Amino acid sequence: MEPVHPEFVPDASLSRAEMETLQRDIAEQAVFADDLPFDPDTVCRHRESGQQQLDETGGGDGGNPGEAPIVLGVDQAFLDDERAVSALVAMRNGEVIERVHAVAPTEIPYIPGLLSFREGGAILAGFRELSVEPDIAFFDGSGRIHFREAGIATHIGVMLDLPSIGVAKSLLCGTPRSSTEGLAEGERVPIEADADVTAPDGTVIGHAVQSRQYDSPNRHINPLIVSPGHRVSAETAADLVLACSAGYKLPEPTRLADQYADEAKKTVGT
DNA sequence: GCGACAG
DNA sequence: ATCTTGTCGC
Repeated sequence: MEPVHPEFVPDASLSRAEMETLQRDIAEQAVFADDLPFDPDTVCRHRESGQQQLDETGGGDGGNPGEAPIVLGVDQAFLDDERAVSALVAMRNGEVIERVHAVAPTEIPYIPGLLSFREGGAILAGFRELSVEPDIAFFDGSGRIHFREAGIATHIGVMLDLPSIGVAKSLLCGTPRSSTEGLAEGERVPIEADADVTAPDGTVIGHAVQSRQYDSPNRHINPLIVSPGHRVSAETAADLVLACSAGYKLPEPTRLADQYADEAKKTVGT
């Protein structure tokens, strides 16, 4: 698929100030409320068994009528300091229906807050290779949990006008409403905007989500940090990540994209 | 100047 | 993200 908003294509040649201005413009266009082309409850409830569900009706307006929604996992790996590989894995009803990958220059180093300008090129190249129409995409990193409410999931989601969610392993900014330690599997803690975020203080910009947890004493797993990218609410984003989890910390689309990115990295060679 | 910071 | 074997604890 191609960008619906070419003016938001991440341009690594912009100055830092211009990048930040672009992010504010993107955040203005972002929709942090549910506007999905499918019913969130129809996304396959994965579950440890790895067993799939039979699809019933599965669709709202717009998307893939009569079938369960297509959930896309997107993740990047690096061949070296100047080339990124983006891997995209599309799933429906818990099964992979397409996998594509693409390589593109990174152009700029990693700078907290500007991740989409480093990895965006590879991601866009990956989307050009994709033939199916995803209903929603999971990105590695933040969405609204970002200084200017425009993390990589929001940036790419708005540019493509594709519902999106950010799935990160650690917190970029914002403040958990309560302790995120000792959560049981399935539990979540709201992450609120603070002085570091453009949203009004106290705005719920995402959640710490315990997608997996050991049942015993010493030894625990840290929660995922989930935030809305575009056209999804913070609550539904967390619901969908849990629905797509299958016994691992990362939701299946993300876990498989992660795995595929490493595989592609070795295949592409140097 | 110091701190803090997705991947 | 990436460099990497064993190892501690489910």
